[in-house]
Amino acid sequence: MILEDSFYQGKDVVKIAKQLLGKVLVTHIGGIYTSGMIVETEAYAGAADKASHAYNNRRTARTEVMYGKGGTSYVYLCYGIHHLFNVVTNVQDVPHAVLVRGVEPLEGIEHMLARRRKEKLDSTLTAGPGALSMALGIHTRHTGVPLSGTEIYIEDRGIKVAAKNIVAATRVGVAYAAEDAYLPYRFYIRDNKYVSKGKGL
DNA sequence: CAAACGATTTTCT
DNA sequence: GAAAATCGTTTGG
Repeated sequence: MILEDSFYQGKDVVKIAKQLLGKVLVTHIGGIYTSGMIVETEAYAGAADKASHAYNNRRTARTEVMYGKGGTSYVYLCYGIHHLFNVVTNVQDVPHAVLVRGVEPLEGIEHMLARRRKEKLDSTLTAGPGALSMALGIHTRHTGVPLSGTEIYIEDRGIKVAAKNIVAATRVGVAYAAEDAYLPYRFYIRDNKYVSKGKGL
């Protein structure tokens, strides 16, 4: 089943980040259907989190979408090259989000290979936030689209991830966030090949 | 209006 | 292991 708004609008972004592991991210963009199981996420806790773009309730045109209700997408261009896909959570005016850092390819693998200009399936196809966005066809133009719509959505296919196989770690690439860089806000499925190689602290 | 800077990935040494 | 690639957003003059 497709996750409904109520799933995203829970108050605890860290819990939602954990619950997204094992769910299936589906895109239907440009007439091409691709999907992958989420294996790695990071929580960004809005106003209280120095690593978040919305730290201290900073509002800019770019971050405005995070202040909307949970269940929409926030796609951010990083380093001028990489499109990073986030899920907006919580209710209106609370700018929480979950970054999807890794998925395991399920359907449309040939299309993902074409988008990534690769010949063979390997763990680099969708491991890492920039890589999976390119593979799934996610672009900054998709920022603000509802996850209950037709272009991008997340399904629960009944995949269960045992608590002992969920690893908590520090987030990647957020050293600038000072003490908040040490928060255990990164979650991934133990021993999965499609978890990014990025290092925490 | 100009300048600096990334929630990264790839490539070259 | 180190460095480049590359551009929208944000900040400062």
